[in-house]
Amino acid sequence: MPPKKRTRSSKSTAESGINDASKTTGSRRKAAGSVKNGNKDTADTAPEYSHWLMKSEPESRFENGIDVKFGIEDLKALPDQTGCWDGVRNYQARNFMRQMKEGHLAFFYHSNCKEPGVAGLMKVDPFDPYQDLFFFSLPHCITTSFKICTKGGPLKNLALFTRARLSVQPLTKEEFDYIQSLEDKEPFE
DNA sequence: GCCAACGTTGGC
DNA sequence: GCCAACGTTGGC
Repeated sequence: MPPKKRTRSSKSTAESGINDASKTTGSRRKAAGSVKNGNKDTADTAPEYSHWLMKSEPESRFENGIDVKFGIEDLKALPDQTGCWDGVRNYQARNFMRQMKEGHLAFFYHSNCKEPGVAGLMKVDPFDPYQDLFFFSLPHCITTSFKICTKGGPLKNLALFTRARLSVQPLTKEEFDYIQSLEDKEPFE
């Protein structure tokens, strides 16, 4: 689920996908915290991540009459190249977002599009208490987006492949470094 | 735009 | 707690 286009200056909390997951998808859905097994990975037991991969859709797609398009160019176009990341409904993805801290790095991943792949690198900005959301800024736009290889190698455990539908996922430092090293290389299979 | 794979819901 | 039905994702 991609973020909506919202700037830092907006104070609206009405659309927060993080807080209002039950609202955005109708009354049948329970709040995230009450989903069974939702708290399996508690802060006590789970490893602490500081690198992330965030999926978003760069091409227009309409969901209930709303265009969910939010590609890296859309983030670039916002004031200070900074925007919040809402619209995340999956409880596991939201739990990962809650583990994020200012200064963490996150790949901007283009999904459900012609050329899926890493399109840029974001920095996690301070949490906004007005919106109960983290913001993301774009310090580094990768020149050519690239695909992440799935076949074995250092990235074989990526949630991108093992849990394909998770829109916010953690990376180990090793995975992060490896993905970053791919930027300079040619596309590969 | 299709549709297989996956995640969630809720009745039992 | 199981699992069928349903909704969503995402590569093609």
